[in-house]
This record gives sequence, C-alpha cells and structure tokens, in this order.
Amino acid sequence: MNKKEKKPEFEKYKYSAAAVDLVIFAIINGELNVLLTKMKYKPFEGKLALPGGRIRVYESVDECAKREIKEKVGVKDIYIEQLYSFGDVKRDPSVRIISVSYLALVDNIDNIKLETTEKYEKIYWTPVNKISKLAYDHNKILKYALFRLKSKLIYTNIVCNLLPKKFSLSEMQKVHEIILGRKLDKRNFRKKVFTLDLIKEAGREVGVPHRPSKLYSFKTKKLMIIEMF
Amino acid sequence: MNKKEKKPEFEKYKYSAAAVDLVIFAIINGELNVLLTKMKYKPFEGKLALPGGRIRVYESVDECAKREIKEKVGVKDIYIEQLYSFGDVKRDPSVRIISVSYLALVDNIDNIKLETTEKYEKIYWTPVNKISKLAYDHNKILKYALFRLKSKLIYTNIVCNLLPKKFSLSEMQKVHEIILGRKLDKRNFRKKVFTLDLIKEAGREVGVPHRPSKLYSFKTKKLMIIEMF
DNA sequence: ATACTATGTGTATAGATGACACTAAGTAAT
DNA sequence: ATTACTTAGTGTCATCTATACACATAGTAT
Repeated sequence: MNKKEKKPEFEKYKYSAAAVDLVIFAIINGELNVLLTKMKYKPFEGKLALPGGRIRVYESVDECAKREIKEKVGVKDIYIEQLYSFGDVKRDPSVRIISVSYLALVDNIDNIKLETTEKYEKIYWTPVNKISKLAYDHNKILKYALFRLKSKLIYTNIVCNLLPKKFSLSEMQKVHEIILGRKLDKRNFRKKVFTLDLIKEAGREVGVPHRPSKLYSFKTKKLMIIEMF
Repeated sequence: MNKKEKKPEFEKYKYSAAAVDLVIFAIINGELNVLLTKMKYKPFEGKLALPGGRIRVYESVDECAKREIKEKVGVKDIYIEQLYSFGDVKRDPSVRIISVSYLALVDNIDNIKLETTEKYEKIYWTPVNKISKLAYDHNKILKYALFRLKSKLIYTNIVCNLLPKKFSLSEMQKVHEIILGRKLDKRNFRKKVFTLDLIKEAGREVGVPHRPSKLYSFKTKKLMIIEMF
C-alpha cells in the first residue's frame, strides 16, 4: 500500500527474520480443503495466501503456530506439525523473511469460527484441487504439506485428526481416498485397519435408510508410527 | 566473554533471528563421526557444540548451510538436507535465535581440511556414541539427525554420500550396520541391493590378502526414494 | 602344498499385499 | 407384507516380500 512495502527493506537488516506459515486442512463435503486468506496489501494485494505471521521474540516457533491458529480459526488443541523452513532470499519481495511452515488438521468444521485480521481481507476454506496461483512461495509449501500428509496417512494414525470422535469405517476409508486421490479396496482397507489395532468399537449408526454401520473411535490420538525399522 | 553475551538481548528485538546448525557426518575408522566445535565464548565457553552461524540477509537458508560447510570443512558439493527448525525461546540463553538444522554427509575424509573460525577454539570429528552433553539444544538436534539418517538409509539411496566412488558390497553393508547399529545378513543385504538396481559393477579390488571383492559404483548420486506410494 | 581370510552364492518359510463378488441389515414405497 | 433400494460387511487365493540359515571360492602368505 505505502512505499515502505514496495521497496525491499533488505538493507535495513544485517540478518534475517522468521515467520510461520500454516497449511490448515479439513475435510469438507467430501473434499480436502485448505484455509486461505486474501491479502489486503501490496505486493500481493488481492492475491490468495496461506495464513501466517511473524514469530515474536517471547514465543517459541510452535507457540507461534498455535497462536496463529487460535487467532485465525479460534480453536486450540488441534493437531500441528512442523513441515519445513523455506528460506529463499526473495520469497517475500518486500522483506527478508524465513518461513517455518506448519501442517494443521481440523477434525470438525463446526467448532471453527474464522476470524480475519488486519492484514487479510478475508479468510476461507478452499478445496485443494481448485487452488491455482498463490502468493509468495505458498504453492510450494502447500505441495509439500500435501506430500507430508499423504506419507503420514500411510505409516501413522494421523487420520484420527481429520475424523470425528466416532466414525464408521466407510467414513475413514473415504478420508483416505480423498487425501490419496485414489479408490481403495474395502475389504483390504478393513483388514489393514484391524491388524493395526488402533481403533475400538463405539456403538452403531442410527436413522439411516440402509444397514447401519458400526461406529469406531481411536484408542489414542497420540501420533503412532506404524512399523518402521 | 563480555557482558553483552551474558545478559539476554531479548529486549532489543521485537522479532526473532535465524541461524543454521550443521550435523556433518562421516564414517571414520568404522564409526559414525560428527563434526563438533569447542566454543570460545560464554555462555558455553569450553563446551562442545555443532558448528553453525547466523543466516545473512543476502543468502538463502540452503546457501547459508553450504557456506558454513565450505568455511568449516573446505568442501562444497557434499550432500546436504534440511532437517528441522528448533525454536524454543531460551534455546540460546543470550539471544533469541531460531535454528534451522541441516544434515550433511562427507564421503571422503581426505578431502577435508578442518578450519576453525573466530568463534570456535577448535573443530574436530567425534564418534557419535562418545558424545555426551552438548551446548544449546544440540543433543536434540543430533538425535533428530541420526533418526533422519537411519530412516533415509532404509528408503533412499542416501548411503551413496558416505561411500567412496568405488566400493565393495561389504563396505556398503558395513556403513549400513554402523548407522543402524545392528548386524545385517550378508545374503539378504546383497539380494536387496541388487533388486533396487542402484549400483553398477566397477572393477575388482587388488592386492588384498584374500579373495578380491568386486567393486561397484552408484548409477546416480541423485536422491532416490525407494518405493513409497 | 597348506593355512588363512574375506568374498560370494540359494532355498525354504512366513507374512504382507492385492485382486476379486456376494450376502446382510436396515428404510421407503407399494 | 412384499419388494425395491442402499450401504455395510465378509473370505480366499495368488503373488510378492522379508527373513533365517551354511558352505564353496579366490586370492595372499608361509
């Protein structure tokens, strides 16, 4: 908007500062969605970007990620995980900022009240496969977050952070299919899930116009790594 | 040494700065070694630490890691990989610094000429399992680097960065055993290596007082990810 | 010729993975 | 009550992968 943001400030600092960028995923209407913001100011006025903000001197990097999430989606205690630090000199054309990116997962959209901040015009969920060009290097960050989510889906119990407390195996399989982008075999999926021994029965579905499914819940939401080494 | 380094400087900055810390591994005398420095100044005077330094405003984070390696071990074009960013507020008691950690692998100790810098009293290789308490949170960083190295040993061709151009399968197996910390079966190891199809024959050993081994070299040193998804 | 030393090789078993089709248990409509 | 409809739930067989395990081979040194 003003000159300060147009002209690089590189010369003003000898060293570089750090910020956090968030890739917050949720499953909405059978699609993987990510939280995006519309930028208010130059150099990316009107462009879409991942939410994020500078790391303050009195907070750890993890705390910063949690605070940003609290500010933007109004919840705490959701799953977060650091991804990677992106540090190209010109990734932000106006100031030298190193971005520590985080993956976050929201299991229940209804608990979320999106809050915009001064910096952003608005903030909203967008289906991942309808996203085109984002501001900064945020396409790269998003791509990496997706890669990480897919990987962890396979060798951890991370999916528990995208499911409600009680869920059917069909729902669980659906989430896997959405994220991996391919159909899975129902019988093999169930076989696998049961041998992993991560879930327990939790009643039955009611009031559906077909055979009701058994419901399950995770024994623990703690991140479990499934057989490596 | 002086007061400036004793008293936290947190108040001087609103935001936080960033540095790179390096976990540089090499196989020496049948042991996994890591490059450590002895600190010259307070608050860790005389203590051992990973080498590292502040990220300058005109260099990317990767470039910083490469520059630091060039300065400390005098080689470029060795394998590096970003690990994780450690960002506790008090990880450095004197200033608020976020550390982006890197893993680096040295395949040939003979090319290395260790250079100390103003900041360090000296710099030297230390066997990983003889390391006790390091300065800062560097034990945590080292532990994470080891974890990453072990993981990638299993599902990538990363070992090529710890072997000379030509090597025998016994040497290769030895490196795996050193890093994983357990014996491997010779026949199964070879079977696996051949099915992965990453190496090609490169002559024979000469002048050894026993049956000479075939030598091999990697078809490519590019990082290959072995069957995920 | 013999001793020594590290290299190089095959098979059998158990477990994991992947392909594949029908019955079961409910509701809704007649 | 019967029928249509919809999603849940289940087993087997073939293939591939992982692991355990022992002896002959090709050199040098004496």
